[in-house]
Amino acid sequence: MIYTCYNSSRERKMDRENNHNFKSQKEIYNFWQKLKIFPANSKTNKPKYSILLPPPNLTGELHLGHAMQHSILDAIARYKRLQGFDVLLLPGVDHAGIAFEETFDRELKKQNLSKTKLGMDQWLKKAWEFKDQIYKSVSVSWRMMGLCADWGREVFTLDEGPRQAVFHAFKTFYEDGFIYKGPYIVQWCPRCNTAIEDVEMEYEERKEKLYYVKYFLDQHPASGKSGTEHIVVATARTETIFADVAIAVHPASPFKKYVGRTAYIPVPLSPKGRQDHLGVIADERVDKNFGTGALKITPGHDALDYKIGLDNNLPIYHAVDKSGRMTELAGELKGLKVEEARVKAAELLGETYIEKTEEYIHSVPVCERCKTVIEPLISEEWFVKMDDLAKGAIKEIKAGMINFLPKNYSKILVDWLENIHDWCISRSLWWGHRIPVWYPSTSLRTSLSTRSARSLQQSSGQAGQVAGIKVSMESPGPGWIQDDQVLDTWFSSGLWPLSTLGWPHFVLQSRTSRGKPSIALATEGKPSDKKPSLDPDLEKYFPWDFEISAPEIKYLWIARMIMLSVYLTGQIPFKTMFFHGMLRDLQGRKFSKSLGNGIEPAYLINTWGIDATRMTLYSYSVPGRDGRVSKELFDERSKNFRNFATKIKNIAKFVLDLKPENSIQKLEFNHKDDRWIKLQLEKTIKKTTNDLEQVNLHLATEEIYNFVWHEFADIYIEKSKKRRLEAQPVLEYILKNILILLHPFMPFLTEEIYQRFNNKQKSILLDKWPVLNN
RNA sequence: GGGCACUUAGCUCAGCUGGUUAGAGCGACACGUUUACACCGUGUAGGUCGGGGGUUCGAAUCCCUCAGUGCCCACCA
Repeated sequence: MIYTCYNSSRERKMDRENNHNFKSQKEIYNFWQKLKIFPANSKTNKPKYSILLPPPNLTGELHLGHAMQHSILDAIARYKRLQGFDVLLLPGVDHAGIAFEETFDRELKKQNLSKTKLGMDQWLKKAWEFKDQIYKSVSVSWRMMGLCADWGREVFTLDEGPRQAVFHAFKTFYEDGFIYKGPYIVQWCPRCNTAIEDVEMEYEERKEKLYYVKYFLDQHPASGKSGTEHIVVATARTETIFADVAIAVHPASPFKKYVGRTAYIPVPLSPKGRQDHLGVIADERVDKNFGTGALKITPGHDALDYKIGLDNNLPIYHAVDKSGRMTELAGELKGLKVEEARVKAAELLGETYIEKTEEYIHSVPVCERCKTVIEPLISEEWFVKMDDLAKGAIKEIKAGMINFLPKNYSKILVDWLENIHDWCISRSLWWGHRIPVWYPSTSLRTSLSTRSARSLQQSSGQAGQVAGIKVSMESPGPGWIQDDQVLDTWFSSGLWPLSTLGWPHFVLQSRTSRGKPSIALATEGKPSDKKPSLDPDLEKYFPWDFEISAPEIKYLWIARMIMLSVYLTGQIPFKTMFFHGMLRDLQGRKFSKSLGNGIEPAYLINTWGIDATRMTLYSYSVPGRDGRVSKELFDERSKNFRNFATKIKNIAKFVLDLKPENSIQKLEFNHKDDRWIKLQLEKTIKKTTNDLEQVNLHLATEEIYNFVWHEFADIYIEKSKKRRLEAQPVLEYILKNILILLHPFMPFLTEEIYQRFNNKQKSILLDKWPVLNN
């Protein structure tokens, strides 16, 4: 029971009106569901319009960005339905590998549980339960937003359909020689305990110390008679000195004269570890302006060093392991964390070896998810060669096959594609698509050692098929062991436009099987031809007409979808690609849980109603432009649109409820006011339609708002009071058109009022978008 | 270092394929309870459209330049 305190009888009246005379949103949503107007119908001869919902990550409730994205998609879908298209708005969710594990592990910690305590089987069981729990809240939010999606075709990225698609794509790339496995330098997150990609990192400015370390030549420090000749190297990472394998100097550096001589590692090494002498080499890739123009080469912990090491056939050592702690190589520092070891190593060096120390501000790469400092190291991972895939995508984009909104994203994507690196697709996680590769023995599965980079490159670095392994969804037989890594989430997300339509050869399952990976329908995965088709029933929806995304995942997701689709099907995945802006706080920061600056969509919906909240979101949906918002600003705007909703209710009350008796008149536009409002309506229809076609929803909503409030209500209705009986048909005509124009944006309110026009229980969604004859 | 945006009323932002007195919401101020609506109406104040230069009959809109802000990419020993 809720007790409300009213300040006046008027407020009480208002409240009654809002809560009782108007149907609940749930009632209206169920009405739509009952009429079955959301599902697409591939059998009709209507033209199709397909919209793909970007699957939200299953990491928690939907945030404001999702709300905006989904409101935009829903408006487009409803608009196209009104225009008579057979609309497919396909929803789904993403398993979001790293992000999900991060969230789930935090949840487990609360219960004093962990991956190691549970073991893989138990962990996965609980993970699926957790997934269901999150999914429920997402599912409720979608309906609360009014999303008119085809729920019967909903897909989860770990469903059987995507599983088939992932396998087929992997197999195709493998057979075409694009997939290779090998130990390479990768960006490693010690906290997530997996390799990640460059695009999954961000940089943080840090103030650290830059040490100028002396590497003495020829004279072994242990002999006690260190000479004076030395090379000074500036480094911020003293702890990696244990894994140094050479000193490289720029050819123009004063240290050039020492090339060919031998330097010594200036810290005590573990006795059984490794040799302590270093070659001095020349290399142009060393920045002669940084520090002293000399660089210590640590191929195990730096990408540039790795390349230089490769070219000079240098060995690789690891001073830091995958958990971010020092290895045996570091002797007494073994087991220390990197930051501690850095200080300790500097102490070990002491004044003898440190010439000077400088304060130094630089950007440190951190994991986008958990903000842990990234440790570049060598790990055995799977990669996809990207050159050919990128070329295909570039060709389509340059030919203008995809309509990017705003259009400059076309160039941004091409620039990235033209400088693409190979894609590390393996992740050391449990939540995801297991890599469909099988080994006859465990020894083949793990083969990393401290062999030289070159020999590694030669043994397993070639793209193409590796002897002895099998690519298969299911075990090839007893004794075979599956690769223990999973695929990068974006590998399955990249296939989203295909897997959602049943590619490669697979009829989509009904929702009942959602949530559990089924095995029954798995085939050997051997399609007859190279370019397998989509589900014949659903094929007509491909390519998708409309896709939407936040700009921040343009490379991770959008570029991948284009590359994979073009290569695997020969077609672009979508015709229009819309990038909305990012909602930020007043300081321009992204919304995030850790900053606590988020605004809950549920709060806005509860306070101002879904229709008003949607209108507010449209006002911020300027293509590609960020919006700065705060709770106060959002409230302010939403309040305005809530008032707008009330205004429309009152207009409806005036036009329909207070209809004069004997008002059955013919619709005629004889009076000059009638002709004027008709003209204004036509202008509004024209502009709104145009704005919708350009996906300028902020303009479309503003256009209707002005017409409704400042032309229809303020002017026409006021004037009509003098000639009410005569004007009644025009009032009704204008109102009905307003409802249709507004329906894509304020679906609940417009449906509710529309119902009062007739008793036939026809949904407004089945009406027609107004078309101008001239 | 490379690229892309943005800078318009007190605040948040539209408008920008050049063309009537530059708009909205909120905020401020003054009136008003005239039965659709006070979650309202009527009206007022508030802008040399970041600075400078140019093209043009005409520039918030196109070009150049300077300054500031933000974002993306690369690098960061």
